[in-house]
Amino acid sequence: MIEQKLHTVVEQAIKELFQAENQTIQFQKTRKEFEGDITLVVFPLLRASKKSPEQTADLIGECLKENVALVSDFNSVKGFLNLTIDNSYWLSQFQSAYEQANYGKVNVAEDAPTHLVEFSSPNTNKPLHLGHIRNILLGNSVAEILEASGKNVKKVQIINDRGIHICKSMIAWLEFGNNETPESTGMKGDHFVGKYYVVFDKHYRAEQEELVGQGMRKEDAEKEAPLFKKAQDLLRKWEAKDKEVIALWEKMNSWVYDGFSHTYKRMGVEFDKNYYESDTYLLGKEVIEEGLEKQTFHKKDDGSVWIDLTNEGLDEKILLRSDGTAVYMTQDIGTAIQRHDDFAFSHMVYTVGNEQDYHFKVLFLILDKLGYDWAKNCYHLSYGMVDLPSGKMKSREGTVVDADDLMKEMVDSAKEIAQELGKLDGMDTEEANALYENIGMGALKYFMLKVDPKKRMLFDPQESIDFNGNTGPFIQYTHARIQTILKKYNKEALFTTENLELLDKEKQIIKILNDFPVTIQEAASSYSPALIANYIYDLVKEFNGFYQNVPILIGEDQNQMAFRIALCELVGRVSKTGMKLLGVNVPDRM
RNA sequence: GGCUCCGUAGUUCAACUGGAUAGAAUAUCAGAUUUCGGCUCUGACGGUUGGGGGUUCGAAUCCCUCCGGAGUCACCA
Repeated sequence: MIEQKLHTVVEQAIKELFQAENQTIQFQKTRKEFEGDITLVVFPLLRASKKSPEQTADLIGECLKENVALVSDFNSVKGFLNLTIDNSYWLSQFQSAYEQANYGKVNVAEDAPTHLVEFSSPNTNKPLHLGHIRNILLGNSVAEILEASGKNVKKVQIINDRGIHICKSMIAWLEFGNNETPESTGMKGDHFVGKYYVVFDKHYRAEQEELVGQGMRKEDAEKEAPLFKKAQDLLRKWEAKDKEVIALWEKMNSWVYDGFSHTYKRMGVEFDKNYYESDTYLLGKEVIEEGLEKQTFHKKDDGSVWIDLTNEGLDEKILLRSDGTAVYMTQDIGTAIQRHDDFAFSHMVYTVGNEQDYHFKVLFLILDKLGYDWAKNCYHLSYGMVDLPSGKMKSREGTVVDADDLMKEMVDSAKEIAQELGKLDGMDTEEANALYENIGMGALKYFMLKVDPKKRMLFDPQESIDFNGNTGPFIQYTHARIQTILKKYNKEALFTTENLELLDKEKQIIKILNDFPVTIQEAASSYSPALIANYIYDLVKEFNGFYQNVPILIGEDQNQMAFRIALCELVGRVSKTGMKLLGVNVPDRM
């Protein structure tokens, strides 16, 4: 807002002073150690001004101070023109923000474009793990942020419910399961099925070793092991729609979904639509025909279909096997088109790990070549692996951290810490448990989301739940303290900005509050919850400095007190909406 | 080997996408409360931004090169 205003004013000033137009006018926030609020970088203007940086800055500054009421002062340091914006501006900004119920968010209009966000997309043969947690939290948060930025958002996932992996669990259950069920064992459904996947692996490897012991080559043993053949046989029967096999498949998948739904619920995640690979794995074949007609694709002698991307610096990619069956890419093309038919989206986001960077590059390129204009609006929200202090997760070494276990661990330690601090006297058990849940999950979510999605990260459970530092609980605590102040004041904060003295700390807070709407938009356009997380942290950190040094509920001046209360309230509200965008609840008491 | 991504205080992360003396947290040390939750706040210490070269008024950011790490290159998903 103010930058736009200043932009035109500076443009005029340059025209008058140096008779130049179309100059690059670059603003940035004034760094803390300098006097001022907004800074104009004058280096790009030197060619036009034909003067030294200092002279150029001074000339423009003088001109602005004289002609623009909002610019109350200026100073220049080595080519940086620091402008001080009048307090009345900041106060009016604050007041209008304070009066908005959903400050920072943009309401979703009827005709707002639809953004599809895909995330989670699990396999149904094992429970979710730490990697899924990052995926789910990211996807869900990006969806929330997009919505807050005014987009119509639909959350979807594709469930990988068919294929050799689930057949392995099935065969293991048939052979070694003795008809036990999640109910009979008291196990969570996804863990139950995952157990049989491990059982399969164990016996399968034993069989391989035996065959190798009999003198078979290792590669052959992998294919010849009876269990493996049985699993393959099951897959063939599934594809032939064998009734018994389908029934078993449905039963085991339903156990898994049961388990997943608990995990999702605890994470606070829901989907608008689930896609199932068993429905979509044949999609995309017709499109291949189209592509062949358009000569986007070509057929080799053996009947397989390929696309040549060497002109784009990529390689050749197969789209249909010689036996006419589809590959992963084919499916993804078909599913994307299906989704566009379903939702008529303008944008689509795929939350998938960065090991598939190449795959999505190719997918989007193919969709573009096939002439789908929405292809350029598809985005691969690519994220890095999550490491642990103990090292890398490896399924083979059994160091995979289970999602449910981790969440429980987080909530348990939240409970432990909270009880140790003993500030919850008089809180009933139900409320206390809800609180531990919010703290534990908040710690986990905040820590995972504060890191740039693209980067590989290290998750340290201990550090994440620390009540100090850049953590979820620290922000929650600040919010809770604000609520007690508001409760003590216990009336509407009515204030006027006239003759209101504004402390430097207060102005700093207002400036940060003022950035909230922009930050949401930036987070949306760059698909980065980390921007929101770091923003909230900056805000509460600044607020804590104010809280520590400025008495809020003490003083003669009622108007000033009301203003400070209002300031507290808005900081509370902004941190609450901001944390909500990360999927984190902030309690009123902790 | 080809391609892609990454390398920033001891450690975990920032840096408004090319701008000022590279910032926080943590750890360590030293301080602060007649106050609204000390689960707080204020300092100090800590850096040749992996090395070298280049472009630019200006580089953690762009280009080249080397070193180190990760991913990916299946008629797997």
